[in-house]
Amino acid sequence: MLSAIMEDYLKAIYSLQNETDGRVRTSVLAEYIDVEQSTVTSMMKKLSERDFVQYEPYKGVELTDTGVPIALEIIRHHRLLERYLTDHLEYDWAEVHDEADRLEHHISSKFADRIAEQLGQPAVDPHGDPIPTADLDVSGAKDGERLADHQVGDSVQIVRVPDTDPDLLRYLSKHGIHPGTVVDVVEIAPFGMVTLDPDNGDGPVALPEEVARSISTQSLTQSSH
Amino acid sequence: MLSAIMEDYLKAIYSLQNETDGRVRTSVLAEYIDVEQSTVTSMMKKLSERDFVQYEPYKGVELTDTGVPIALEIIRHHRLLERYLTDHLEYDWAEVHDEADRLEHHISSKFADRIAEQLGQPAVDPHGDPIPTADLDVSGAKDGERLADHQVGDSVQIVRVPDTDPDLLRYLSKHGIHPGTVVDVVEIAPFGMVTLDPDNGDGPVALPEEVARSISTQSLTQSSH
DNA sequence: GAAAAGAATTAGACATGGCTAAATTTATAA
DNA sequence: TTATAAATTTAGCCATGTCTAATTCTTTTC
Repeated sequence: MLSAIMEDYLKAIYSLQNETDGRVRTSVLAEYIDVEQSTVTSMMKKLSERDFVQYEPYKGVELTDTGVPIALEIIRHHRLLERYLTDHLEYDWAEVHDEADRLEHHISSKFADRIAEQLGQPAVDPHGDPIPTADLDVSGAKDGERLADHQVGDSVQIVRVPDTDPDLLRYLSKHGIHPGTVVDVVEIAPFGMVTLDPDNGDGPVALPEEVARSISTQSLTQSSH
Repeated sequence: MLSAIMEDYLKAIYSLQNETDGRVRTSVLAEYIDVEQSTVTSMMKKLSERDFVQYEPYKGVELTDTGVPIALEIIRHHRLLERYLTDHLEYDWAEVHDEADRLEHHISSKFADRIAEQLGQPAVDPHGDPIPTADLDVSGAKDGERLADHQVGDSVQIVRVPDTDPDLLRYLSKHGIHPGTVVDVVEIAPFGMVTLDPDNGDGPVALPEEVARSISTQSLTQSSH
């Protein structure tokens, strides 16, 4: 029906669309998937011919109503697999991404539904990313504030961390930071460094501001902006 | 490293080599994989260039010492997945083959080892086919007598059934025949029909001789030949 | 608002894994 | 043993997904 590569493009467009709100530009997609822009252009032609995307030359691309559920299905597969690998097969959360990225294209919906059942229909994956339901509902996926948005003194709960950088994940894990961890923001240095104090007694953790911007949080005190 | 398609060729050569003992002919491989002979020829050139097979034009092909472990690894993946799908994800044994046939190329060795651990290092898959160990040992894989070799009156235990025909598997399952089932051979009709009486009280089951030849057995009485 | 810079597309090439049709080698039979 | 049949390989084409280089839009900037 659809090649694994085409599925990857649809998944990428979906993610970028949700980040940037609106049409996704060729250059952004090329960077994200790590191919040349010309490769993206020719793929967009194929995908729009088959009505998975609405593509306007020089203007960018967005998913059609046909494309969205396909992207969501792949994302569901990916996140269920990540959950399964950590919970049932004793994988470390830093190593699940690559395995899931391959398998997501090859498991059947039945396989996905069965592991969802085994896991008790989990709502999020090990990095805190919401798992679309079997009927591809993602209404619970509000993506609010970021760690970088807070002030010194705020107490916040970690909600999501990015899943693609194993080194970062190992670092966070070593310092006891996971979705659910409550941390105090103890310092925000002017040169772009945020220091946290997790409530697990492991001592303070410093993060570059760029990383702090990629971590989603939930305020526990009122001073967030 | 090696494409899923190339892996399929190596797996096919391994299986055919074990059935026919010796070089595998182009035509046989083409039939097995379901491509044209010319396609096989060109693939054999590529595989022999990379030293996975020893290929002699017009004479056939066989796996090299480099090719064998790759084939065994894929077979290990396939059979572990089949076992996993039936035992842990409630698949019917008639539907595991296709899912395993896709996934076998995409799971890592780590994934395979983890599910093997979960399953308690099983020796055979749901159809009775032996699962190579993690160090690719298949010494337990003696393939002895077939159901078609027996005489009326023999009592035999089913050891392996072919895994590729879902209809046959559903039929056997419906009549309570699995690896391990003990059956009496009650009739061998001259027009090629074998009738069995399983020890589960479900009444007699008739099988075409061709099917009976594809089922491996273990004698419980002495009259087999 | 014209020129320069930046983005995006087109043109043309390559590798993979298929196919059909033609040529060649091997096997079989008269 | 020679002609015919069968099996196999070669030649040449196609689709997919990628690349580089050249061209054509768009957007800035002066």
